Amino acid sequence: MTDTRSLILDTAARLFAEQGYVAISMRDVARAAGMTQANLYYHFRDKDQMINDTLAHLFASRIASLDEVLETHLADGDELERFVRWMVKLLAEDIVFARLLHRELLDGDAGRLANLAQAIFLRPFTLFTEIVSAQGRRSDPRPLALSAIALIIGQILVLPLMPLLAGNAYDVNNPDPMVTQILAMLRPALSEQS
Amino acid sequence: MTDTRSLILDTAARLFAEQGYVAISMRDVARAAGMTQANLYYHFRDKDQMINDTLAHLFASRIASLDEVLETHLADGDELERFVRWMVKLLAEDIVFARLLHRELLDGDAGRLANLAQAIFLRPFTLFTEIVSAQGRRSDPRPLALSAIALIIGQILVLPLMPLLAGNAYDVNNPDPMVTQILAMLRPALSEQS
DNA sequence: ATCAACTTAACGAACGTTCAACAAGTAGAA
DNA sequence: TTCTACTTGTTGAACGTTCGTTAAGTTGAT
Repeated sequence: MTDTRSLILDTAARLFAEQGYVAISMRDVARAAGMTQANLYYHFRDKDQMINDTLAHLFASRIASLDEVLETHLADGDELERFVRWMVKLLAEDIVFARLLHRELLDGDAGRLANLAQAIFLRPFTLFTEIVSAQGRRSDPRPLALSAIALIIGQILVLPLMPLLAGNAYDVNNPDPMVTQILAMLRPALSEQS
Repeated sequence: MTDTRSLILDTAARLFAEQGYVAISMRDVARAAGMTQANLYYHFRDKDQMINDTLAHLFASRIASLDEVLETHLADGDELERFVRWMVKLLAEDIVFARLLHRELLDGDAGRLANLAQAIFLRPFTLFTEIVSAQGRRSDPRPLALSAIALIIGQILVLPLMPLLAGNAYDVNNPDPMVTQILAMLRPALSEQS
């Protein structure tokens, strides 16, 4: 059954996100998925293959939600806000996705990083450069686009520090304050002419 | 010798930064430090203790450089630029520090995160809130301070994506363009009244 | 002769991986 | 329709290796 394969991939994604690829053994994945470790080798050549397939599976499913954003791309009002809200929600609500993304940024080899850039970041990056250019900025929009992505990813990464530093944390279930804060930084930078 | 202890800690920091705590065995550390794995247990109770001591050792030495920045705190010109440049240089030039910092943000338990916040982030965070407040802003400076830290950390984290997306990468040995880019985002946000 | 620093050698547990076996289904020939 | 051959998905048991850790012994300086 292709059912079993998906079950394994979802289980592995959850465990890998929590503890990392090295800390999670094939036995861990098998136990959490309710089967024997030997069966994993029926569905995947080895652990590396399983990791790669897990990432491909997860990233493909998550990036699909960007299509909905892109469909209404030129339609109504504030593209910037819609884009930021989509990306913040994606990262804040889907902790498995966010953590595996960070793990890849930290430990992915050149090939996996290239996949990541192409599968996940290329379209948001392009979208943002278009938004920036549409504001009438003359200079290269790409550093600003990367900064925007960096700001959003950074916000998610330092999230556990918030209650320790600022006293109050953002509510994961309500991304609005974080979106507002990020927009408050992006908008002035956008309208600056250089 | 206390020499050996430092050698172990520096070696462990390098290896842990590259591959992570789980992927690096006591044998790996011992071999790289030129001794037997058993000798590690003369200097550290177990692997967990060695990890904790490694982090404490590294973070203590790195945060010390902030003192130099703080000494000239109120002296001359642009505090914001000096602070950003210090933090970017710290993260961009010291890849071991930067990577272990990210690993802790990703995998550190509550206790280690509390240590991290206190040892590394509290003073830069406080410093930045003071800088923000000195600009005459009325609103809570803490979200902006956290965003600034998030922006800098995020920039470092997405650095390997730059050649894949923007075509050109920042030069690690010359942090000026990144500092300029970050300041270009921070300054307008700073002068905004909310 | 003592003690701090280090090595040699081993322990049991956990690791990734393999392989023969097996249950359940499917298809074709009788 | 029943027997046979074959495929698919899964298990139980084991393999060799590496893991963290420890006990006992060695070395060299004081």
